[in-house]
Amino acid sequence: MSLVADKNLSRIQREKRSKIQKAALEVFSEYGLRSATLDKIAIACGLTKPNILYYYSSKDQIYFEVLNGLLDEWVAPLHEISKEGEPIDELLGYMKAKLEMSKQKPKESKLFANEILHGAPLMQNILATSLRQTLDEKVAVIDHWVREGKLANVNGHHLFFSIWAMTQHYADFDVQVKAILDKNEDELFQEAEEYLTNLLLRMLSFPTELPVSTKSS
Amino acid sequence: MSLVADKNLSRIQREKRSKIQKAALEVFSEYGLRSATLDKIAIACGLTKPNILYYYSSKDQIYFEVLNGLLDEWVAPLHEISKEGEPIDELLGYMKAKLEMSKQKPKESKLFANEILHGAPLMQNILATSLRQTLDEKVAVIDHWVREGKLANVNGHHLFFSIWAMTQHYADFDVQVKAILDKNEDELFQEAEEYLTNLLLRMLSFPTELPVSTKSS
DNA sequence: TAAATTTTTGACCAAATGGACAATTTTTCT
DNA sequence: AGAAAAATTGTCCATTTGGTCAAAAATTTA
Repeated sequence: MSLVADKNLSRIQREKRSKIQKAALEVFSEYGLRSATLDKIAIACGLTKPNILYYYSSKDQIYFEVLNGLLDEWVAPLHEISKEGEPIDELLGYMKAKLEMSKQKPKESKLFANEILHGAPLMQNILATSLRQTLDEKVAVIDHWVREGKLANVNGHHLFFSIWAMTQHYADFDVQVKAILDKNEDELFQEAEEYLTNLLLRMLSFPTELPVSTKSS
Repeated sequence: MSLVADKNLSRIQREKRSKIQKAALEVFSEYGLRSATLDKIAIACGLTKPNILYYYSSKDQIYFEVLNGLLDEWVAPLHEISKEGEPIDELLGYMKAKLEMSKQKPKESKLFANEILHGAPLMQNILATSLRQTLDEKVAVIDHWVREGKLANVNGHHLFFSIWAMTQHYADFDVQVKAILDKNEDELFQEAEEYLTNLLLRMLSFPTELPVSTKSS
């Protein structure tokens, strides 16, 4: 496969390809695969359309490369969850990492969201194999923690679904969130983190271990 | 406005418009506004393209009508939350209603998700006015419940965000969910309801009121 | 520096698609 | 039934857009 062969590429090739991918991420995340046009990408990266096609054989190619180039980065936080760590810390850490990604990389989040929303034609395979396997491993860790009494009984798969959903919501549906809340981004994500931390703490702790619930001011 | 004037329409007009809207929902939810074509809609409803344009002046028109036609229905469960009810029951009921909508109306969910994901060009206004106002009212109710000590202290806005995110996730990202879990739809939503019920109970109750946490089997 | 190689671009093409429109068919009304 | 109105369709058009290609420009190599 030459897809990841960044070797044997001249400086100029690496630069241009990188430029194109950056621009493509902008355009694809805003418009989706179909509505994005090569002209838009061309303008966004300051190249001409045929020039782009000199580096990538087709629009679909570019889309595929962008998506794949981001995949590993996207799943990375999942690997950080360590069986050896303190269960609640590990899961809180995971949530915070995902939330931070929503804040720092909303375009990437939207790109994935759009892909999955429309049936994930290019990722279904990876979802059902690689992601699934990784997730199953982590769910096994959670089950283990639960069995050891270190964690309240919780459905691991749905726990991950809910963490994904809640954290990505702030990126994917930012328009809605911002239409409802006037906060600036820092405030917003600060609030979100507090809310989600509290949520996970309550979800994962045994009631007796919970800090006394905050009385309203 | 003639948009909602279902009056003065002949039987044939009502039927055809309804057919078109149904087909349009299918196609738009699968492809999004731009990738959906009039030809696809035409095939899906068994009419010819010019015939469709006899009933709606443009593709955008159809999209707008479909989206608007669903809006009220989509927000409806929010109005059901009653200040007079038992706080936790009310919020659990809301979550269940939203989850049921994800199960019964995944296409509608995807249509909205796609719209918001791409900046909600047609809804931003409604989001920032109508939805925001309704939501603020309900958040006020929650604040009231919290003040009265009927509910654990919780950020109302983020509570709604998280309910939306978690319930809609099962519709919008169904491809991913199904790639990871083999359950059939009934099982899946049953699990989801149990998980989310537990989550909300823990989130909204005072620790001392929580049922003793289920020990693992 | 001259040849070879790589990169860039202007011009062009074919397919897809939203939409117009006049003619035809069907339905409704008198 | 016959006229009027409504509904339907075949044909056509203009624009958009992904992609081609040969020629030109720039870069690298010998």
